[in-house]
Amino acid sequence: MSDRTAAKARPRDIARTRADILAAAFAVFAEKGLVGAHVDDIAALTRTTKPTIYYHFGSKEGLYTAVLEQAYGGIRDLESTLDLDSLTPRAAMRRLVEASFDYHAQNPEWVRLVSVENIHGARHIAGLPAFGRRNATVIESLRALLVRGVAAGVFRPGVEPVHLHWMISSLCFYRVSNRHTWKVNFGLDLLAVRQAAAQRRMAVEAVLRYLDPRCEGIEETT
Amino acid sequence: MSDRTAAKARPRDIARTRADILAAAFAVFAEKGLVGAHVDDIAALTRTTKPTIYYHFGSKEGLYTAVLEQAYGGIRDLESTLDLDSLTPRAAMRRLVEASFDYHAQNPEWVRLVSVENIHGARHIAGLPAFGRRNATVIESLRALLVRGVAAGVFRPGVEPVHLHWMISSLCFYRVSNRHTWKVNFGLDLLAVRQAAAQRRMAVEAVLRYLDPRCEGIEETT
DNA sequence: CACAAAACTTACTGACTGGTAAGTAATGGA
DNA sequence: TCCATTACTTACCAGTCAGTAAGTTTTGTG
Repeated sequence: MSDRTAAKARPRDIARTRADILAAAFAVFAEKGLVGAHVDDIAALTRTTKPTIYYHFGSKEGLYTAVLEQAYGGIRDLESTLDLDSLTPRAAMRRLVEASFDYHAQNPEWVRLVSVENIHGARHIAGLPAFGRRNATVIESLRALLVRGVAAGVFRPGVEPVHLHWMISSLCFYRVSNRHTWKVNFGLDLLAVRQAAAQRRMAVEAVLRYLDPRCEGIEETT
Repeated sequence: MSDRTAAKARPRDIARTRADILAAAFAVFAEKGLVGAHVDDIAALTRTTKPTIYYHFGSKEGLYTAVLEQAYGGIRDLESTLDLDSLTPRAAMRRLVEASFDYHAQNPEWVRLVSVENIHGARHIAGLPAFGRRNATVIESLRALLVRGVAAGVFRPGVEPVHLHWMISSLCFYRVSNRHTWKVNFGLDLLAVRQAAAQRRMAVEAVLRYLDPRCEGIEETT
């Protein structure tokens, strides 16, 4: 038993402490929101104490901002793992939608955090250096995929990548962010496995149909 | 000048007082959230004082719940004004999507309020008597419309009304609820008129294409 | 008009909570 | 091994904010 949990072996591990605090803060901020979350609650979930949090993150908002920055890392990395270039355009699009759908479904805390940040006008992530540009790479790979599909004749031309991303994100985000009011209003748990499977198929189908050149002209008819 | 604004004429008008408080509370809760909003802030926007708020609504959460109940009245009434039966199924569907789209776009405070309520697990609207059933009428008129379209051969069969409603709501809600993080992440103001027009068209088109029987079988191909 | 109930106001309070002062323990470099 | 710096703790405070006690004005009713 040379190295154990390293909890007692290394009582002062700054990376561990910060990660510990961030994990607790992530959970509490996602559950209670920025104002509803109390620093004492976060500290209680931590191996350390409140002043240590202030020592590392300066303020409650500083901690919240750090949580956001880390949380956004997840989806940013998502798209790079998909290897879309090795697939046909339609298969790649399907994988992209499914991956986005699954990520949202599996990370409801992240979805909640983004909702919270929107309530606050996105003022915290706005200050993060080059935050916007980093996220915009998703749009570029979508654009490449669209171009490839148009060239292959399986996607219609003229679709804005950023608008398609909006459409996909809508279908992935809303069902997670609004599942509680949906449960009350329609008695339907959008995250239940049965619903999820149907909605996943719907999302893929809606996107593929929207892009399909063979459906052209449909919207004109009465 | 027999009856003026009735503000000075009738210093104690209970309906007026309640409406006054509800309007102020709606604005503050939508802007700051349940915890971030302070009863003192709400009272300051009112012709009356804080204890009067407690007199009428009992507690902060009571006030918040009353605001939610009133706010949900808007969309509930929406669908009844559309007169979908007088239109062809496709035209009716288009009008339904456009009306929902416009309602969300024109009522961002309502969208924020629903987001807030979701952060809190929809626990406040859950207690409202028969709240869920009242909202479910939207699903029924969607079902009727789908049946009519299938009979006319312009919609494919087998589409669940509640799932279609989810799809429409997603496209209408997300762009309003998440516009701030989108602005930061993609430099795009989803509510700007230029974007809005394109997205409105997209939403309609996506729904109509999803329902169109002529696109059948597309999702199977690679 | 009388008077009880309803609709308010002024003036508080007490718990909570973000933040800190002041001091202690570990760490790493000379 | 000394010591400056970093990492952390205990004990505390001051402002905030939901909620109220106690009293005043209005209103509807007999």
